[in-house]
Amino acid sequence: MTYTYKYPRAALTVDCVVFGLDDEDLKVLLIQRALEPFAGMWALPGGFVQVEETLQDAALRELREETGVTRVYLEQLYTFGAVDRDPRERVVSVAYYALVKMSDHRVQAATDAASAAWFAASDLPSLAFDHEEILEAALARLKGKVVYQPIGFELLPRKFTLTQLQRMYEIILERPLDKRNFRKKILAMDLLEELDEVERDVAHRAARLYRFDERKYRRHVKAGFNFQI
Amino acid sequence: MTYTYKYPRAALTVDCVVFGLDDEDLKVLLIQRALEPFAGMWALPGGFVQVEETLQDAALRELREETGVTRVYLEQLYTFGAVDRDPRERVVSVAYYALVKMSDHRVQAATDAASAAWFAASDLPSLAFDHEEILEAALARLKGKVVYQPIGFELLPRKFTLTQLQRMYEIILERPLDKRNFRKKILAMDLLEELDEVERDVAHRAARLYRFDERKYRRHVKAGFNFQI
DNA sequence: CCAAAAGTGTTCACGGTACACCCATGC
DNA sequence: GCATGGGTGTACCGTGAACACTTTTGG
Repeated sequence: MTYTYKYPRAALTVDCVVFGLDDEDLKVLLIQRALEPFAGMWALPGGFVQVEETLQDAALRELREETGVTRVYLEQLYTFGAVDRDPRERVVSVAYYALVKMSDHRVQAATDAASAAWFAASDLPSLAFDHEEILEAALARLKGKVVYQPIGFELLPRKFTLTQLQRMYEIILERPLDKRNFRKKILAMDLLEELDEVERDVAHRAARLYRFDERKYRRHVKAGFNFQI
Repeated sequence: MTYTYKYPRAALTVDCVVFGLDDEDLKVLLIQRALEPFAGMWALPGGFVQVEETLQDAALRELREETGVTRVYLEQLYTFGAVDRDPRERVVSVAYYALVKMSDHRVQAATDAASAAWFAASDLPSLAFDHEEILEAALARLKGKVVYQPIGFELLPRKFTLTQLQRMYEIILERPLDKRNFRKKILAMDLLEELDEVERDVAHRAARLYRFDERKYRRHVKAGFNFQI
């Protein structure tokens, strides 16, 4: 079965920049390509958009198929359309970025990916296609957006300490934050629910755990509140 | 001549939200469709991406062909991929928004547009396809971006008064600004070149003219400066 | 008791905001 | 001379930034 058109058509793909966080680094999930072109090279997970699925659905499907990642925050980033970005033929790619709670996910390679692995965003291998450019754009977007939208919580476990929260911002923004000022500010926003629970298994005083309260946030937004780190 | 593929492919288009400004309103440039579907309806200028041109080139070409608009600030907005957004078949559209100096341009309808005209952004006709959604997104982007990037100058003539500049922000942001504070702030940024020239043909004291100094702006950015209204 | 991180307040400087009158010009 | 917008300064307040010590806990 084939499909015929009057004019030539570009192929359409999605690519996903998946961010995760551990104690030291912002991480990016890459797959090792099993097929040509660029077989053996690291690349962003992604693939062809089917003709009866939305772009976002395609991105979620590819993530699931290639890495096993499912519950994520997903946002469209930019569409890359350089004429020669794919050596085979004209391919336009709609890039997304995703934020995942790394602690929740064990990634698994699948289908057309030889393997999937996390890399520190500050120490990446060279990538197939124009994926380095896409990654740059995703990093810039994340850095820009994390300070005025409460998306950073998507990278943390549901229950977290204020130190973990501060560390997340320090890692993403690549600058130190003042502990007392940070706590004052974040608590003054009244977005966190203080839990009756503390860290476990630490070799020092255990820190209080908090949870981001989405409903509170939405109520404050309606009242004109603006999140700001 | 036809083109045949193994899997069905979505068609790829670009659509442009073109913003202009006059004394009272933010304007949007629309075309009246000459062809089905939605013949006779108002729509965003746009059309199919050719297989050997970039997305931005396609946007510029369609703008030129359909409206005669040429020198513009153009930025990619978002890619719209709902499965049924075009009644004919699957069409994915990469939306751009443009800022033009309305005083410089006389728009002209052309090719497959029956006519082209400016509409106040606050009083638009209903639009073909999902173009109302695209326009919403463009307005939101413009409002969000104009306060932290000096893109508003693209809507004004090269030489402008501080009152015109303030008015532009008031119109886009839909809120009044304090005259003295606005002037203090904008002049303190040291981005404007004060010209030895004043308004002409006004029935009152003529205002000083200024010009945005792009080179100064770039130098300040390198030194860590952040534009902010 | 020692190591490690949790937790907590105050002071100061700066920038944002509010606000009203005189001036220049064209008709 | 009058109508119209051009142009200017000051006082107050709130927010951001700098900064160090005590407490708790596990080993």
